[in-house]
Amino acid sequence: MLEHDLYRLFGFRSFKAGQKEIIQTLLDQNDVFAMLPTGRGKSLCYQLPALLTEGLTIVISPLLSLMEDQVQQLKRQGIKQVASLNSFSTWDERRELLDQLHMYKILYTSPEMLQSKELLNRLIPIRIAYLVVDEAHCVSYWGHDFRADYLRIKNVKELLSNPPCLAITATASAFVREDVMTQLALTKPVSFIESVNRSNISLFVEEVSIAKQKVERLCEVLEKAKVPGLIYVQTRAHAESLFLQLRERIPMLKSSYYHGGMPSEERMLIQQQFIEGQLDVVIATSAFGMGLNKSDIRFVVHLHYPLDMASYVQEIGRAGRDNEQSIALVLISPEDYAYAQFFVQRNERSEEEWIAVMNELSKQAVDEQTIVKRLEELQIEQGRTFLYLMELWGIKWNTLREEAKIKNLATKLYRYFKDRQEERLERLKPVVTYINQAESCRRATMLRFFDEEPVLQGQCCDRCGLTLNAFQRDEDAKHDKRFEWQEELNILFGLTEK
DNA sequence: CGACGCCAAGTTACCTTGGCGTCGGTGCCGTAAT
Repeated sequence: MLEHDLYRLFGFRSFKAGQKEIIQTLLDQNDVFAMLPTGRGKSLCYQLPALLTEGLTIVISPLLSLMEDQVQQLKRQGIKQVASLNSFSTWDERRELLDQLHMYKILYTSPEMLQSKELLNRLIPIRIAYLVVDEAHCVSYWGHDFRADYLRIKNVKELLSNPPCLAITATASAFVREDVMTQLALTKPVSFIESVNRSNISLFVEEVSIAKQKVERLCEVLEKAKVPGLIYVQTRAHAESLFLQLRERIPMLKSSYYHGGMPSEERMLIQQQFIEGQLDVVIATSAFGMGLNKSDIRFVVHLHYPLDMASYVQEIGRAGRDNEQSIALVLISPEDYAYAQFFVQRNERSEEEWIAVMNELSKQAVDEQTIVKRLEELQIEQGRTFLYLMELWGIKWNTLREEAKIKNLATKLYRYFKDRQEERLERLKPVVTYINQAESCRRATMLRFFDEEPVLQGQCCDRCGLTLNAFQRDEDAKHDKRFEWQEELNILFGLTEK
C-alpha cells in the first residue's frame, strides 16, 4: 500500500494530484516524463520510489543550492542516507562519500560532476535504482547552449545499464518535452502532463510610450500593490540601478537586488531574507527563483520581454502558491523589443571568425581545460558545448592541421550555433504574440502555447476586462505601520511640519 | 540596439560635450604557471 509508505516515510496521509501515478509507473520500472505545476510535490515523486527500491537513486539537479536544500530537508525528515556531490564538497568528503556510496539511497549531483571518471567508476559496479533529472527543461534550454553536459546524461545512463529514468519539470512546451525525451534517450516513456494554468494569477501587460515612464508607472503600481513581490529585469546593471531608484522614490519599500554576478553568500542571504519576509521586493535577473520556496508572493513584474513563453510561465508561477489572488504584469516600452531581439541573436559568429578561433586554438591548446579557458578568454561561453560537438562529430583535436578540415569544422560550428539562434528567435515569437494581441484572452493564448484547451474562467486578464486597481491594498493600508513609522521619522528629522 | 565609461577636445579652470569602444542572462567547474 503506497499510502502506508507515504505516511511512514514522509508523514503525509494522502498524495497530491498526479504523484501516485508517477510513483507507481516508476516502481513498475518504466521511464517517465512528468510535468507537474510548481508546489505540487515534485521531489516526492522520486524520493518515495528511491526509498522503496533497492539500490542508489541519482538525482541530477541544475543548481548547487537546490541540491543542498533537498539534502537538508530530507535529513530533517529523518532520512539520513542522502548526500550531494558537487564542487562544494571538500576532498575528504568526496573520498568518504565515494567509498561508502553503496550505503546511500539518494545522491544529488550536477550533470558536470556526473561526467567525472572518478564518480562513474564508483557508480558502475553498484546497483542504480533510478536516474532522475530534476528541472528537466534545463536539458533542452541549457544543454544546447552552455551546459553541454546535460546532453551527455544519456551516455552515463547507458553506462549504468539504463536504470528507469524520471525527467520532471514544471513547464515545458510540446517541443521541449520531445527534445528532453530524445536527449535523455528515454525508452517508451510514460508521460504525465498536468495543466500549467494557475487560475489565481491574473495576467496583465502594459506598454508605456517611453522608457522613462516605466519606472514612473512601476512606482504607481508598487505603492498600491500587496507585497511581497518580484521584479524581473533584463541585465545585472538594470537590477542594481532600479534598486537605487526605488530606494530613493519609495523609501519604505524594503527591497534588494539579485543577479548571477554577485558572490554566492550574498545571493543566499538575499534569498533567505526574502523567504523570511524581511524584504518586500527583490529586483532580479533570471538568475533568481529556481527552487524558491515561498508561498505568498503577490506579484511578479517583468520590465522586459520574457525571452520565451515557458520561462515566463515558470517565473510568474512563483506567485500565489498559497492560492491567493496574485498578479503577473509585463511592463514594457517600445524599444524593449529590439533589446530582446538583440539578446536572442547575440553570439553570432561568422565562419571566418570560427576559422580564426580554430587557428588561434590550434597554436597551443591541447587539453580540454585549456581549450575551455582559452575560449572563455575569447568571450565564447560555450566552451563545453564546443568540446561536446567535437566529440559528437568524432573530430580529433590533433588531426586539425589541414586548412580544409578547419574550414569544414568552422562551417559546422557556424551552422550549429546559427540553428540555436534561430530556435531562440522562434521561442521569442509566442511571447510577442502574447504581449501584442489586440483582443483575445491572454490566458487562452498562454495555454494554447502548451497545447492546452483553455477553459473559460471569467475575468482573468486585462483583455477580459480586469484592471490592476482590483488588486490594490485596502484603502486604510496607507496607514499601515510602515507608513506611520516613516511619518514619525520625518517629524524627527524635521522634514514634516508639525 | 542602447547604456555607460573613457578620453580628448572645448572653452574656460574644473566642468561640459561628443566621439568611440565595450558590453549585455542563465552555472557548473576550478586545488593553477615563474
